[in-house]
Amino acid sequence: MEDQKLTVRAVERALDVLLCFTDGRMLSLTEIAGKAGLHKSTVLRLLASLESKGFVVRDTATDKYRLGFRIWELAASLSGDDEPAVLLLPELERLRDQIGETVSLYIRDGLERVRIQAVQSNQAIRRVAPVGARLPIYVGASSKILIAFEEEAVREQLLSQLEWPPSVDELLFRSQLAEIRGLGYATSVEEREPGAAAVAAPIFNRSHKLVAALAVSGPSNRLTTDKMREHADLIINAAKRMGTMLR
Amino acid sequence: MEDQKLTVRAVERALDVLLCFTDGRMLSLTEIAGKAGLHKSTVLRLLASLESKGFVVRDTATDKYRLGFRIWELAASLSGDDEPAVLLLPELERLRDQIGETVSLYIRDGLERVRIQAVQSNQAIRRVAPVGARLPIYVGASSKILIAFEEEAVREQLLSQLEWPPSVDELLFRSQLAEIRGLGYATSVEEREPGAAAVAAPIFNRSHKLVAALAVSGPSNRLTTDKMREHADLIINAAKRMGTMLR
DNA sequence: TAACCCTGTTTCACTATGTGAAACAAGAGA
DNA sequence: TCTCTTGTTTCACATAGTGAAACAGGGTTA
Repeated sequence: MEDQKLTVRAVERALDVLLCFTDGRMLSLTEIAGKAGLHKSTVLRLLASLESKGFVVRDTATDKYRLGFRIWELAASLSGDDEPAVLLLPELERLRDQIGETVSLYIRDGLERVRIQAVQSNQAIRRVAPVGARLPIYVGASSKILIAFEEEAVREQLLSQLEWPPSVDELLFRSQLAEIRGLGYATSVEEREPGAAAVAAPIFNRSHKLVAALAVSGPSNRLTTDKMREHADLIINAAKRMGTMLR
Repeated sequence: MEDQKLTVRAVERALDVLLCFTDGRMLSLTEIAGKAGLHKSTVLRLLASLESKGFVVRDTATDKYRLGFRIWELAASLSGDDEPAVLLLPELERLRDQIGETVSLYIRDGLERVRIQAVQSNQAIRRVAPVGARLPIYVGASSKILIAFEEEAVREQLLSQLEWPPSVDELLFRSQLAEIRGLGYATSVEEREPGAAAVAAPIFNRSHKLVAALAVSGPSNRLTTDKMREHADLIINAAKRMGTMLR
């Protein structure tokens, strides 16, 4: 009564039911009801509807449910050949809203990285990240990601091509890369821009090929080392999810 | 009031909305409302629900909708390593109901083919196809499919291994195979069993590898050459769809 | 500028629609 | 046999979803 309903409860419940299947297991009616926190009757009707449209099939032998072929039909028609830049925009916005800092997307172009997309934090003090900017590849969180998670052959070639500035020690850098591969994310504090810090994670496409780095950046006093570590999982997962959208 | 509702209207409508996106295009609210035959208001609420769960994203620039990442999440967890035999069962049943004849699934095992799944027609006179039956590979519609669409190297090896019975002319057989590759389906009339006819099409998995043959078989007076030609497209498409379910 | 389209969005009264408790049926163990 | 489970059906209730209509805003057109 207070606020208008702009959403349909039954539909959201049905989608929740669908999402119960994300682990790939087959589920019985009561399992689903438990997982989704809904009544058996309700779930039964929702499943009947899902089944009638082929989103779910029930194994006639065990009476358990499984995702149906319709999912493939839809997945097949997912616009996967779009540029990541536009395709991932909604995801970037979501992450920005969750963390409240500027979020950028980088791809590697030779020995440079290019910011192909960015959504700005809306805090007063924020990292301003112009799209299209080209930056060197040997410094910054996303740079390290774009090298660390590249296939070994490419990585070695890149490292051999880099002209190491006096400030960078190659061995130290290599050990950093190994550490980053272990952690799954990279951070940088005032590496390139004074007062700026960043966390980045790799985005792999569905063929498990590194395609981009997802970075969250902000002022280093707000984006402290602790905060970055805290956000790391969120960012890694967002990057994973984005990867599933790219072919 | 007559018969009980065992299904949820709002959910089915929402799924219909999702299915509007099968062609991969982006759609505006009114386009969707038109396609689905629903009210704008209704579609708006359904879309809001779909969007809140990530099944659909709206492009902030154009206000058009597109399928969301959740579809991939689900597709990724689709049980693709299941045996085709159980996975495709619902599809086989659907095809059986469409055509009204017995539908079988064959895989090749060396120089034999094995019927790994079948759903029987429910007509009085029908082809009875026991699951597990092993049949020779040089005769019958599915046999020809299982040879014709195999990769060339394998195909040649098979042809060289076959001991040609006097009734079969190798050159004629080879030209038949070429014709079948062109048509995309194969037929057989009383080749193996007197009074029986069959149409078959190849099932390729998502890696475009031949995995099985889908066959519709029945009495040759009901499943005439004309009828088989008429059903060919249906069968070919069913086989394609089944293929998308297999990895 | 104003008049007209189109969009997408909000409001609102109505009742059809979806809901969950409870009763039921049918196996599977013990 | 009895007792837990399943999945399924029934049913009374009011909530939750509906669609007509009005609204807001952005483009075109004249």
